[in-house]
Amino acid sequence: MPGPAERRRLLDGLVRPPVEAAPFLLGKVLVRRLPGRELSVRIVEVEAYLGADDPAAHAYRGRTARTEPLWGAPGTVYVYFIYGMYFCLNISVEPEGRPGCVLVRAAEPVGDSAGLLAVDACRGPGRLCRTLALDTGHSGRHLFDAAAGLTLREAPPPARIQTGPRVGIRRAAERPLRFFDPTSPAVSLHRPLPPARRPRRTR
DNA sequence: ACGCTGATGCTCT
DNA sequence: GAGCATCAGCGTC
Repeated sequence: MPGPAERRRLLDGLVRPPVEAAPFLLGKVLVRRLPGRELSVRIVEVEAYLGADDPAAHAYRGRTARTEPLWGAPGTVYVYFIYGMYFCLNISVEPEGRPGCVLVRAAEPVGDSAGLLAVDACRGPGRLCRTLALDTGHSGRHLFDAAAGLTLREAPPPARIQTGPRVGIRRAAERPLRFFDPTSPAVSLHRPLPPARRPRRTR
């Protein structure tokens, strides 16, 4: 669990508008406490979802029981269920009372978790929640509540950040609100940069 | 490598 | 009843 100073710096980053809070989260480490083990993953891909201006955002239709956490204090967790099989993790940002959020789309295992998990275990929002065992039971909890079993730690930001259109939406699909670390193999829809080549024989 | 499709169930109209 | 902030598997090139 982060100490008070680290917590304050993280909250300072999250209290800003989604377009700033989203890239702020890149490089930060999600720590998931589970019975018997702790998983640490570095966030490498996120998307910003705005409020009333953004028809793709869940908050666009107004408050409901499901979307209520979006209006919570910065750092409030919002998890929703989609396509009958998957959960997606969001972090509410902006001051309490505003519904902006950041979707965590992908992360790469770090520390001990790098040896336990496949590099692609958290590549994509559905896989990330499956690997971290997150579901709608976590929605409405706060990252800095010990009871959440999920917290955030500071870590160095990526050297470069790339932006692009958000994935999998129909409305407002052109806005460049996706942010990712282009060097990470854990980014979803990752296309290998050099054309694929068969391993070259040396010797 | 790339594109399409089915699975699956909750949420809101 | 339609749509959905997904993913794995399959078919085609």
